Amino acid sequence: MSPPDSTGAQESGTPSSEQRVPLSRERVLATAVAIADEHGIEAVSMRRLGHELGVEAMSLYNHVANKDALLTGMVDVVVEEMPPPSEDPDWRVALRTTMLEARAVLMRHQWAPRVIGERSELTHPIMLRFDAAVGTLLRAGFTADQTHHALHVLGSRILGFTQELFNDSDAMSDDPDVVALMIKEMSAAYPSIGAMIHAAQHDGTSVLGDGCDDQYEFELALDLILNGLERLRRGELHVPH
Amino acid sequence: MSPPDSTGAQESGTPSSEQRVPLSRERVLATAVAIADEHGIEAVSMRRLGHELGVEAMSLYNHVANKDALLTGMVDVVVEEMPPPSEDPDWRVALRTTMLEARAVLMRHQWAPRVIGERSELTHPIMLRFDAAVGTLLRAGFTADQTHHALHVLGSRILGFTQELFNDSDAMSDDPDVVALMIKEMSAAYPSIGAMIHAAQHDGTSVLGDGCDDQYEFELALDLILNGLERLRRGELHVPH
DNA sequence: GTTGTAAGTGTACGATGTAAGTGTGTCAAG
DNA sequence: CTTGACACACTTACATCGTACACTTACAAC
Repeated sequence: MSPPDSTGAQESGTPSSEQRVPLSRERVLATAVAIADEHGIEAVSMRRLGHELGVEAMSLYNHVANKDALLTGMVDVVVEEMPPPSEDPDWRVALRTTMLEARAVLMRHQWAPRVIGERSELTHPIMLRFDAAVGTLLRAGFTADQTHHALHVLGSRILGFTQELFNDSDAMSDDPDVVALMIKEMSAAYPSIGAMIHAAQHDGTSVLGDGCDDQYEFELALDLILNGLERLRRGELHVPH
Repeated sequence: MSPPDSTGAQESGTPSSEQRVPLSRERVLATAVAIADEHGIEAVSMRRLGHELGVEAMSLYNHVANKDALLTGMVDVVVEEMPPPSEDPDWRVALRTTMLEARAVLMRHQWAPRVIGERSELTHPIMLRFDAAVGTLLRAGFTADQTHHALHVLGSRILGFTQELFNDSDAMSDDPDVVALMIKEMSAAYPSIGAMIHAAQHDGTSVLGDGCDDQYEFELALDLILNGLERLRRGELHVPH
């Protein structure tokens, strides 16, 4: 048919028969994020995304397995925009600044919390941030159990927004060998999380040993908050920084 | 063509030409909730819902404006399953039991938190529960501002799960007359929330006067939690109940 | 009866994600 | 240079979704 007229919809307005910028996973994800930022996440359809890239919808599947993978990838792009976790020696300052910096990034991508929440896929970049938080807590002297509780209380705040995470069952296997292997793999990728689990395993009194009891965690977080509110009422709540 | 064979897909297995149970908003919502409970929220399509009711998809639109209204209605069904808010004289006990009872209901409808979260529509049944919480806090001696903060800290926990609510702008008008009218209407439907706003308006130092600063609220909640975690670490955290 | 209204049906349209098959451009091996 | 392979874009097609619109039917009021 007609020559590469199909490049007409390219986003760069450069004039003539410039060879098209090649598609790539990065370019696909970045464009998807841009669309979501500007027009909301529901505007991100495969066809529209393709159009924005000067390409047919189906071409995207050469770089992204399917729409789900696209969304996961978009979330990772956002998470990796966040500055690395603070290493302030004061654990409260460290967590506080990390979370506020995460939040600042999310303010530029308001769709992200919803997407993360709808499909609790714990990707590598996300796990890295949780691992950093666990490390901070352990180093601050929290026990493994306390660290685990803290994780639940903080929830997705660690990523800069507020939502229950881990809500679906942990799919914990019963086979101790399988568990041991999982812990080993986990420890390799996420040393602090590994340390937390390891410590909990060797403490007979640990709650963590039996997987986690969501109900218990919810109540603990609730009581912690109610306690804090009581202190707020009495004017006793004082904060660092 | 053939006689009312179309009633064959009815859910009641009663044999012969029994006249069909008439459709109704209640029956539609209840069936939708049942489908979501059993097969997940994504299984709730208009066609499937119709099929389950022995009816064509389009018939549903006689009882529900559109799919969005269907989802909102489903959430309300769930919220109204929750027992009425506790009136325990101890505010902490009151809020605690209310929220735990709410959570117990949500455990039967795991799709509900996501649906509520995706589309922060504050329907009447939901507002009633917030109003009850505000009443509890005001009666306990919280100032209007403190109550407002507490609302943000608790967030959707009041409905039994954890998530930031009110995230999109409050669409606060600048016209004082419009504001006054809105407050009046609000007060009529939700007396405690009205009282909170009223009190805040007549206190020059109130933060609430200028609409709410989400960033400030996030930080306050964060500090409250970090404070609580520090007490957890020191073993100082003791809870009521 | 007639007639008005409420509720269920049937068909159709546009949007979506994506499976499957068809070019086509680039590049290394012969 | 030719040739084959492979990566990548295109085209077509389908199932599923929400829902607009036009119709039929059932029944109550007159």
